[in-house]
Amino acid sequence: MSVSVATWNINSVRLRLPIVLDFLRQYQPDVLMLQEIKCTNDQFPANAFTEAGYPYQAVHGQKGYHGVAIVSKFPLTDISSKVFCEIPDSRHVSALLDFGQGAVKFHNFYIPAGGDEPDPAINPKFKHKLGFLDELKHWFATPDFERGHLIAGDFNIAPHENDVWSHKQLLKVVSHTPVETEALTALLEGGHGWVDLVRKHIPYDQKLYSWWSYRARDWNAADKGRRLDHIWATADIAAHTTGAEILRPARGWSDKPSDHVPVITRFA
DNA sequence: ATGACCTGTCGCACAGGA
Repeated sequence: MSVSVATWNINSVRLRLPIVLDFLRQYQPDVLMLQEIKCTNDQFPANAFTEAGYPYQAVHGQKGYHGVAIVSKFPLTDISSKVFCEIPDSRHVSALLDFGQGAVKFHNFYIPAGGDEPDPAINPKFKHKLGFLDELKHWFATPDFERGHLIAGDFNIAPHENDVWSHKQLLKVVSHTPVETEALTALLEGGHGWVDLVRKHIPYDQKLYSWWSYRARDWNAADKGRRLDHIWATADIAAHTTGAEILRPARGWSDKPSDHVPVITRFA
């Protein structure tokens, strides 16, 4: 049996429903985690996903902004979401997925972007981002996270110098400042430890991006990307991966693409 | 200059994204 898991910041699931359905038809992931669905639970296009073969859904939306969802070919149980920093944005949803050979807890995160100014003293959005990471660090250190978890989503941090187009030019740009990259690396390596499933298969000496700004005249030619979207797992789960892929061509799908592309991992 | 955009909202400008 082989299983694949994908994550994609879709930047409005209603606007981009046609390309999401194209992606599901073409790549057939068993689980897809979406961020920035930008709709309430009632507005989520549940029937379209059911008809596409994804009847099991965990949706945690809100009006206008943010919002996360998991759609799956396999039944989801124990669906819940957690509030971070006492700010009730829809930035997390989790569900237990039983493949018949053991259950895996899936977590879908939309970590705060952090605004423009990388200084928590003057920018409450950046303070929120650092606080969110700090709460994650404590949560992930609890005994439950020793094994059996997979986390994915838009982490809004490109941790390694080859996760951005220019390490030097982005050192003061939110998403690649040392305080952020060090916090994310501490999260990866701290607690019980996580495995970055994409970097397990695509080495750190290769430039790798999952997001390109809408502002560039030609995103492909300029290629000023960042790897903001991630899939991590506990060691017991990570041991079963067979490959990982970032779907760069999706940045050019349709005349209204998301600024993020899908990230996919495959398991034996 | 990264570089001048994209989304949803009780819209006709704004917040939030990154």
